[in-house]
Amino acid sequence: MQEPENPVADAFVAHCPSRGLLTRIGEKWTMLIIVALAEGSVRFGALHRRIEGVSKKMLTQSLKNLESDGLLTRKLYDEMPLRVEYTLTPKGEELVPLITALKTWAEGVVVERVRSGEIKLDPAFQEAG
Amino acid sequence: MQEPENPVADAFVAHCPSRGLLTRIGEKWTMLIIVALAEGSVRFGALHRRIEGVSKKMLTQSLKNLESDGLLTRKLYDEMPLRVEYTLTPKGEELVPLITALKTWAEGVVVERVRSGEIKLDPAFQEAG
DNA sequence: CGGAATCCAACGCGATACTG
DNA sequence: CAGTATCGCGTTGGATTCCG
Repeated sequence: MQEPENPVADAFVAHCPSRGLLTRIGEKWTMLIIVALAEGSVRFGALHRRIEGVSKKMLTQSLKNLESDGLLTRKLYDEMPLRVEYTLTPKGEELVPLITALKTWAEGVVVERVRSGEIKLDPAFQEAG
Repeated sequence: MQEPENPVADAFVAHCPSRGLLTRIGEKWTMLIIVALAEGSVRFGALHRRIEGVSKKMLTQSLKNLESDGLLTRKLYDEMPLRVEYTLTPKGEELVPLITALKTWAEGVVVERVRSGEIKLDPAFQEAG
């Protein structure tokens, strides 16, 4: 095990703020939100539909957390019906390639395991394949 | 928002196994474990000391999960006192650069924010800086 | 040393209903 | 449409104790 590359911040140390950031990234919906916002602003409802299984409550909460971390911004358009758009900040955009790589890796592992017969195709994917 | 690059696996879909893998990676201690194992086999106790704040229970559980996901192996040496070593599998090693990048990014953000005065140095780091 | 087992508090998180 | 408020359960996860 190596020494920390950085003498000032080290996620191995319990109270280092970087530990908090890493934890935030790991929270249940964070990575999918970041990837969903990778290509630009997205409305709340569109996010809600894209990220299958997330509740409005958790989506709202996750978005707030990411906003307070400075990773995205929220813009309210005062129209009727309401419109709210979420956009990554430059800091948030830095994360896109890193998290996309993880998501792609995870999907790649699944593809491998399906091909090798280790796991079965979910019915939901039968039509798409 | 783009279409899934992969027609067979897509983490945006609730029951896709890749969603599970992504969730596993995000679990509280997983990323730190992977990074801690980046350079080779490590004993249980060494992991426990390196990853500040993790309980033996959670470390054990996380290691089991990662083993059942095929990302690391556990080897028991029948000595006294007991010795157990954990080692990344090739599949687990694929993750090292991806997760290291995230950890380094998080630490970099903290360093920036400390320099800009946005946050303060934790006493624990005063001596190291 | 490297766990397993038990207990229990905290809270993550979904379901539902309501609002501007 | 984009939330907020409340409820409640299930899981997370730390503390403690015991074991080979």
